[in-house]
Amino acid sequence: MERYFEAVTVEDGWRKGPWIPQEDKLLIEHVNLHGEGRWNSVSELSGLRRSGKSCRLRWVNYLRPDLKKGKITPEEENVILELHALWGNRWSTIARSLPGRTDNEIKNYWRTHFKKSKPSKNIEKARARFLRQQQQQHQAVPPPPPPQDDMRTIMNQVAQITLAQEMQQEMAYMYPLPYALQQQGGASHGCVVDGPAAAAEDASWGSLWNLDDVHHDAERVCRGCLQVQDQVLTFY
DNA sequence: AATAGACTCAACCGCCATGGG
DNA sequence: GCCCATGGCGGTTGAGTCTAT
Repeated sequence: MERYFEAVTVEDGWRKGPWIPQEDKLLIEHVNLHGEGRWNSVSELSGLRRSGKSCRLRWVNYLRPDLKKGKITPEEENVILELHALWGNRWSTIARSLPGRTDNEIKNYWRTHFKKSKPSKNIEKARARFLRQQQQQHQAVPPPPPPQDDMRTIMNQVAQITLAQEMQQEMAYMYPLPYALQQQGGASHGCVVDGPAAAAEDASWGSLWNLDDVHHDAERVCRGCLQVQDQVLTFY
């Protein structure tokens, strides 16, 4: 407990570092009284010696009553993977699709579990291209809000196909020999890498790549690709 | 039991967008 | 139109905890 009081007070008078329970209490009381927002007035009204930014962050990431505590579930992980494939590092947007989870939490989770190696430039480019195409085709439609579930699924699957094609090229470049063997060995279906059906476990590029898995899943994945292409054609 | 490395997560920083004067 | 205050967001850091050796 002593350690808590080591939180530094910087020159301009704001406390920094870990929050102590009394500070949390003050902030909660303030929000209950005045509501969220106007964070810079928290210090005047509550006597809390924290900056508005610090107060907002503490509330949003830790004190909000509707926060969901505990580990990210596999279902939530799937959503994170899907939405990250679609939107990239727009954590707050992703967080809106996961009630009770914060952007910080999702960001940390992603970093811990999937960021061991960065997605390649090619993959980023593929996603950007996909988004551009979507915008061109639906100019009247505003840029991707958190979409309806079915629309989201389809758009994500389109993205997965695009990514899969891009990743296929990249794999051929990075691992020419195993890739060629794999092509000969059974993935003669015309599509190789992960697809929508495998989005959850495979969209975590880089570190989670496993050539054995690629080979093993090829058939399942290709079926998925065909199904999705049908869906997309129907949709458009 | 000790230790090093990996992992987790709260918190801070800097940048950007927005709105009001 | 410009400036400033404020809020929001994404990136990063660092201390604490866990796990493997």
